[in-house]
Amino acid sequence: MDRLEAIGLFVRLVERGSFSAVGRETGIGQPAVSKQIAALERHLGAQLVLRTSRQVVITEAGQTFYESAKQLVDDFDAVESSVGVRQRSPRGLIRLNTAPAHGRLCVTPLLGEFFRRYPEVAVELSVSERHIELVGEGVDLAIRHGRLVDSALTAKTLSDTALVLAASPAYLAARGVPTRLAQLDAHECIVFARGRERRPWTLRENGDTLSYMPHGALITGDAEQVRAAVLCGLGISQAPFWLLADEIRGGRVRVLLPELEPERLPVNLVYPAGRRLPARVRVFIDYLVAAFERAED
Amino acid sequence: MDRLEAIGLFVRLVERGSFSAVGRETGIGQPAVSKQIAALERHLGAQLVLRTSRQVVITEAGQTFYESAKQLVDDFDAVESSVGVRQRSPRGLIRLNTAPAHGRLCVTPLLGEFFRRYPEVAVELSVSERHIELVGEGVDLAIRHGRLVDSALTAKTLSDTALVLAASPAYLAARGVPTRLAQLDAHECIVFARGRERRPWTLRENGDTLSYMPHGALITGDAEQVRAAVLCGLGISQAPFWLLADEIRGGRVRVLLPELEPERLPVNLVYPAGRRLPARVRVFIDYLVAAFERAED
DNA sequence: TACCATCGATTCCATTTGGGAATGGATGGT
DNA sequence: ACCATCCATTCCCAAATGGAATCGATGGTA
Repeated sequence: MDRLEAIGLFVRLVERGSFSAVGRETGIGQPAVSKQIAALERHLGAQLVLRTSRQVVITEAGQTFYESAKQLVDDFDAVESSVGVRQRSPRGLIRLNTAPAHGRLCVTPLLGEFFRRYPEVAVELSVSERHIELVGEGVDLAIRHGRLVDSALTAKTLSDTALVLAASPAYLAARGVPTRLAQLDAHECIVFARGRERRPWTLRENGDTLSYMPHGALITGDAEQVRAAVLCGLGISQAPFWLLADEIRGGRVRVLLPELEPERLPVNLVYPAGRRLPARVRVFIDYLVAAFERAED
Repeated sequence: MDRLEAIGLFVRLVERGSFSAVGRETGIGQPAVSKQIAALERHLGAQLVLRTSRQVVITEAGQTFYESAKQLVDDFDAVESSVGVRQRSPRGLIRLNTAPAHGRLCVTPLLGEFFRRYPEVAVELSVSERHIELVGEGVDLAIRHGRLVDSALTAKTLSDTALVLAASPAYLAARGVPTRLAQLDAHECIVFARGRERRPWTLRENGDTLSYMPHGALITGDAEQVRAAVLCGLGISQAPFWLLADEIRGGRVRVLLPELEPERLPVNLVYPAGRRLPARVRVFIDYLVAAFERAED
């Protein structure tokens, strides 16, 4: 038995929770996974997972083993990449998590060049509006917006976007262009909010913070909807610059009150702290940081 | 190819410097080693060793790879030992280095009980009078006497032996029992010395250090010879207590000037610092420390 | 309730892989 | 010049591996 291969499969099994899924993903088939895991359990002399026909449950021993095994597989990868052809051309799968709109607009467009540069690396881009737990989900990297809370993660700043007030020319033609924050009362606001709580829009003027609680017919927690709504002329929204960057540059969306200093939303790349990273992840981090720097608005 | 297996073989190859030797030691045969290493090189896309028919030379890439690979194999071992049957009963080979006499008298007698307790562990006891370089020689542990210098090693104190003045009753009967250090001038001293430099014997009396430069017909750098010489009644020697412990207890050797506080020679167990240790090495360290504590003179 | 989809284990088979014996060329020591 | 030993290679057989098909179990659904 190739212990390393088996441990790799076990790590995926824990993260996916299904023999079949792992078999499909890896392309080696479910029976092979089944046998490898069984062999690994025999080798270790411990039950790692409990199987029922519907779900796979990780045992305590399995959990213990997983924690170190995950790190081990990465270490292994790093060591193998430290020498020979791997040194210049890492390989393997990077699992990245982003917010849907940001992924589509800011990340996906960068991947082509990355793939060209590192032909043996693949990226699995999972998308979720909410922050997910990196460790345990088997995600290598995530792009997170706003202040960071999770201290078990290392963060690199990708950008620090302005939250601009924006609306389409058509809307502004119909309803007029506001010149002071207070005038927004007479306008339709597109409100980005998840759940109950809404936060006011804030901007700065000579060091003073101006605050405005938006009201409007459309309330959504999905950035894509905000974008679409602004483009359709449904109203004014405070949105991160990148969400409408193309349209603003092309004149299809106008920024309001440009003389006010907008609030800023940091965008960070985060990954588990204190581990040795696989070479592919390292180069991807470097690439992303450089690409965002270049694209800096 | 089982990459882990191949890397393990490579590590041994670096440490032994011979395909045949590795093949013999592991019991898998030289052709198998040859093939595994070749496969590993193909896998990494790098030449790890240069073969001539007489010697194996590690390439730079091989050296780089070795450094991390060694650690990786140990990590792997540690992780596998963290779960299941391995948890209680580690396995594998421990490579230990000691001084010849100390090994024979103080270490080997302890191994029986250890082997009984951990039936799947083997110990390869290499012996050298001089300190060897642990890393690179592929030695897990060494027992070292005297002050420590190497800061890249972790040390655990095994004991702190008295350097006693000793002679056989027969010798003393013939030449008389010295009652003061200065009287040694009238005696035969057995001198332990390596190379040119000789160090004086020192003892303490009420906080004062008494120093005496020994002279005698026999000068040797081999503790076993010192021991034999004392037993044969060739003279007086200052020797670590353990070297003559049995004989002193049995009355076959007498300690001289017992009212003086003898110099002390620390005995330490050292191993590479900062690495994760394989389970078998961990339990062996614990066992040795406990055993020496119990046997404390 | 019956049916269906999906799960993981198992079996069987074709293929691949890996180790062992023998061999060959190269090289250093005697 | 001969011998011993080194490593690579070849050939062969045994063991391991992956893939297709199948089976029993289980949850969802009509």
